[in-house]
Amino acid sequence: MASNSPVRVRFAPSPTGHLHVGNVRTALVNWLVARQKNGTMVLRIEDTDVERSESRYEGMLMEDLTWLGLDWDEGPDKGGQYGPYRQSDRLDIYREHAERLLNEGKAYLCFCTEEELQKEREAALAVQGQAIYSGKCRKIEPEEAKKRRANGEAGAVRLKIPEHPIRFHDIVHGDVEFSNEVVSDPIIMRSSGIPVYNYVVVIDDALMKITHVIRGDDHLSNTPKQVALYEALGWPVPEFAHLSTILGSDRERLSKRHGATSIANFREMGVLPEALMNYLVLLGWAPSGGTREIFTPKELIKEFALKRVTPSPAVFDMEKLYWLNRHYIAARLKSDADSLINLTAPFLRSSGLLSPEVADQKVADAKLVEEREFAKDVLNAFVASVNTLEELPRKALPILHFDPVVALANPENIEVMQWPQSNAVINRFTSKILEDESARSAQMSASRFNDIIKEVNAETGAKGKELFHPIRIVVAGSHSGPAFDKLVPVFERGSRLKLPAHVASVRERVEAFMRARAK
RNA sequence: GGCUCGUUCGUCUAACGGUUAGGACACGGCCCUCUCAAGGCCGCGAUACGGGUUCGAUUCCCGUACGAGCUACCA
Repeated sequence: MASNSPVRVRFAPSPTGHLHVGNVRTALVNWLVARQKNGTMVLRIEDTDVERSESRYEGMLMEDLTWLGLDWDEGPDKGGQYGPYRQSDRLDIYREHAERLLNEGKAYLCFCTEEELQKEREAALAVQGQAIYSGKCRKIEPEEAKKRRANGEAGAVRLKIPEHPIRFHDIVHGDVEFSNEVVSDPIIMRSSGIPVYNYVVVIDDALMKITHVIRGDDHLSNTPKQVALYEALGWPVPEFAHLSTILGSDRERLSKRHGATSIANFREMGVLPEALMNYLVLLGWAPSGGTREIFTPKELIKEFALKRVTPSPAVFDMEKLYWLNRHYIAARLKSDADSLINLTAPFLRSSGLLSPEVADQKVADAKLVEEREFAKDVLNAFVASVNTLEELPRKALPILHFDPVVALANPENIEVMQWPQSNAVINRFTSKILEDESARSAQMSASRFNDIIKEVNAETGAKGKELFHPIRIVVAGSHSGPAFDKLVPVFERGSRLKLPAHVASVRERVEAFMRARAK
């Protein structure tokens, strides 16, 4: 393969549903190679399996790719000079090349019936332990075969496998060799006239001038047939790279029963695309040195090396994905809070912590601007304890919407309330809040709140947890949770907003607590 | 059954044939801290097994075991 010709890679999914992590990793690796080498990424839709393919899935799959941050240069939606990019639109091309192989004597017509083949297979299996086709129809004279076909006899087209071992180079596996003894003449066109997968990939990859075929290693065993096809067609054989399988924690091929496996699942959970991309690339690849783990997409394009991809299968580890996701959530909050708020909004909205009308886009409406600020406050207070954005309401709600009656009945809290200074602390604290002017209008600042705590400390002598825990129970219903300077803005802004699920202000919390205690 | 591929801490992985076998997640401990997280520091923990080749194998070769894929007129 000429190494200085421009790199062209392709991702060729079947439109049968949302993209799966395994497929997406293949797409990602192709994309990284394309972008790194300044090459071309082709998206081809393998929809010859009409039973399972649906055109609506095609859109879903493109959405999934786009969400992850991948793009392509040629494809059904973009066009390109090597189209069409849907296999269902290329049937004539496949037929044409099959005829050519027939005419050149590289392929032959096979009139064996299913039953005959079945019987033969069993016999061959019994004798030599291998189910290979006898090559019986190879002996039929081409002229006669054509005549039989013209007379309406249905025949499949078989490729002649050469009499020498088939070797090819694989970038991740090295040199691979298959004895020709074990690959029997494969059918490339069914008697129905529908081409077979192993044939169409070759035609498409060759005609689309694909230089590097990067795909899952479930195709490794099919590769010798394909190499034979390239040779029969007289076309250059591309570079191959077969990526290992992704397994579940039980070391079985990752599937739906392992939980979240489709891109849509991760998106719905609130996993950030950059986290998933980073995680996926780490499955089977590490940079030289092996100590760096965090890579932005840009860095990946620069650093990634196909040669360094491991051939062994990798177990998918959700915990590590969570770790990366936590990292990227925190990073986005710092660098691009706006976009993080957009991603978080749906989760808060579904728990009533944002109004339904809060759009993801920039809004001029003052109320909506405030709501976005509120979302940011919530993020600030709770990101540290969250693996995914989906968990945010689950973590925040127990504090934002606690019931003081329940809180007072909690054994752990009862214990805190029995500490010698708790009563004094609570009495001083609650009366100070009730007297405070800013608290009356839910405008209390975090620093004012902290000042009050200092005053309580000065007046009661309580400090540390004797001081903080009782106050926590009053305003948050629990002796643990985020720092007050992060919590107070959430309470105050939240209460001013009149959200579907009302968030009580500091003052409202104190009042509710006193009512509950009075009972 | 046959063929092909694969095998380093629980998991992801690093290591020109010479390292106290490194890093990360998870786990445990300590620090920070009003608490829970986060963060920082420390720790636990691996070359599947058996033979070669070599002065010296995680690394090269051969077997065994285990796992996976393919073995279709499926993709």
